[in-house]
Amino acid sequence: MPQDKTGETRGFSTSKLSVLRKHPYFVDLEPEAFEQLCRYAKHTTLKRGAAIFSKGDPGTSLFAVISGTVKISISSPDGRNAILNLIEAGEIFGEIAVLDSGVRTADATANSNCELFIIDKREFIPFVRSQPALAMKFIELLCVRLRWTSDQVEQVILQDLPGRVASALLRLTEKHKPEPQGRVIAITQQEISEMVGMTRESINKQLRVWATRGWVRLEHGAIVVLKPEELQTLVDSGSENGSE
Amino acid sequence: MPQDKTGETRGFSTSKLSVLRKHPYFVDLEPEAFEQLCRYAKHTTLKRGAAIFSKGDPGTSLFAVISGTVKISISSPDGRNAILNLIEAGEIFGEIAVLDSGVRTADATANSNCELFIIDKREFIPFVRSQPALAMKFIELLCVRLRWTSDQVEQVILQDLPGRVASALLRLTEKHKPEPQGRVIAITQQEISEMVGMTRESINKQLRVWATRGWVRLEHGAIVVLKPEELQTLVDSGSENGSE
DNA sequence: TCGGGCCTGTGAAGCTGCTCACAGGGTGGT
DNA sequence: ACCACCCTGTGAGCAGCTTCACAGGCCCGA
Repeated sequence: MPQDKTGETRGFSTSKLSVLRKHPYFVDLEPEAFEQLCRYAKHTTLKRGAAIFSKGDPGTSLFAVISGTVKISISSPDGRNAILNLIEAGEIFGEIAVLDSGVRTADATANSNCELFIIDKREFIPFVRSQPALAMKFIELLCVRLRWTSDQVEQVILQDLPGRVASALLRLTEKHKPEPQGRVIAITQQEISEMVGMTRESINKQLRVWATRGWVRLEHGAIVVLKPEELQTLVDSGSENGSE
Repeated sequence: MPQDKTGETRGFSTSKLSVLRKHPYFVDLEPEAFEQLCRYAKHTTLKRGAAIFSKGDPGTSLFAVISGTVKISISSPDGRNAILNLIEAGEIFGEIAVLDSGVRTADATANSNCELFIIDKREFIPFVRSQPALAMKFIELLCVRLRWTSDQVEQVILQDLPGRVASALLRLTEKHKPEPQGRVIAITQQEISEMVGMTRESINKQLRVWATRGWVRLEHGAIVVLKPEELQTLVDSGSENGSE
């Protein structure tokens, strides 16, 4: 069977589809099943800052990121923001509300210009039921999410500022494939502060300390982790002060 | 078909099984499927404090609580503890490592004397694959867990002490069915402190303030929530001080 | 029925991280 | 090529929460 011939499904280019096709969630899905899934999909382009859905909305669609980054976040009435996750090309988001028919648990926003696939729940749910292998894939996806999220709870409850920032950076480097010579994370200090629940100013001061030690290098809108091992020891030592 | 005749499956009493049978995860499962599941199950009794599994263990079994409470927690090297969840009679736990073949993400401990069902992964996984309806149930279960956990992240990142304690109490009252005349939560202040990541002393002081206002009543090893609406307003108002 | 351990209650002192108030530099859009 | 706007960098003062140090009460097991 022609594995590469995902062909023209609604006119999407093969290259765009291949981003998804290569992803763990789909890589061992039957080619014809994948094709059918793509036939259900609609395509959109979004500008940075555009809202995709908001907390409390009914969940009518599942999304896949073709290019760009999507921010999953929550905001409190007094204006504080918490970033729960950053979804990158090849990843899926918005699955919870679709799978359990509840409302959205968070806001989704385009964190850069984005291309997305949108799959309607009414077409998707029957499809999952008809494809037990796909159901198992989504079970795996949910498990990944749970591990990510309970990691977050663990760090936020148990660690102090240095520990939280260190583990956030390490978690981010893990997502970006192991590039040699320092892992570059494209993220602002503001975003880090919203991921760990502390102020930008405090994050900045901590990062500067590490920069002078050569553990990280700070760039505009990015952080290069040079010594992940050192950060790891901070995380491992609980909140005992290994920082100052 | 005889719905109640779950009969003698390995000699378990019907009353014990019925705790599980009535639970949402199983209530609309085919009776014969449920029977088969029970045939796979082993039974155990544990004393308060007994370890069930530890973070990092390979996940070989799924558990169901027949009676008692199980604590899901994580501890840091410096002795601090974080409680992620309290599992009560009729609920399931330990599903993540079983479903995705990873290691345990947290420790499980008997928080009181407990009776448990244990289902071995090698028997369980093929069973899930053979029962698409059960797979969908587990997808729902994982979604519930995700909502619970990301709620926890949200509260811990966005709220200050009063807000965190309030939302923890509200989350706990939701689990205990809506009993009229105040919802009794069987939990110690120490446990609350480990759920929200603040010290017992601080929790105690906050609870006393609420007690004098008549929002809660404090008992030995329990808290009665008298005015959930008032606690809710605290949560809704972000961390703007509605407390003092 | 007694003792020990866990649970609650409370105050004083200290520190971590926040608030507020700036300044400079990169960058994208027009 | 300019000019916002966002991102980074930094210090002084303050607040909330922790730490530490107790005391008393309840409950369970020997």
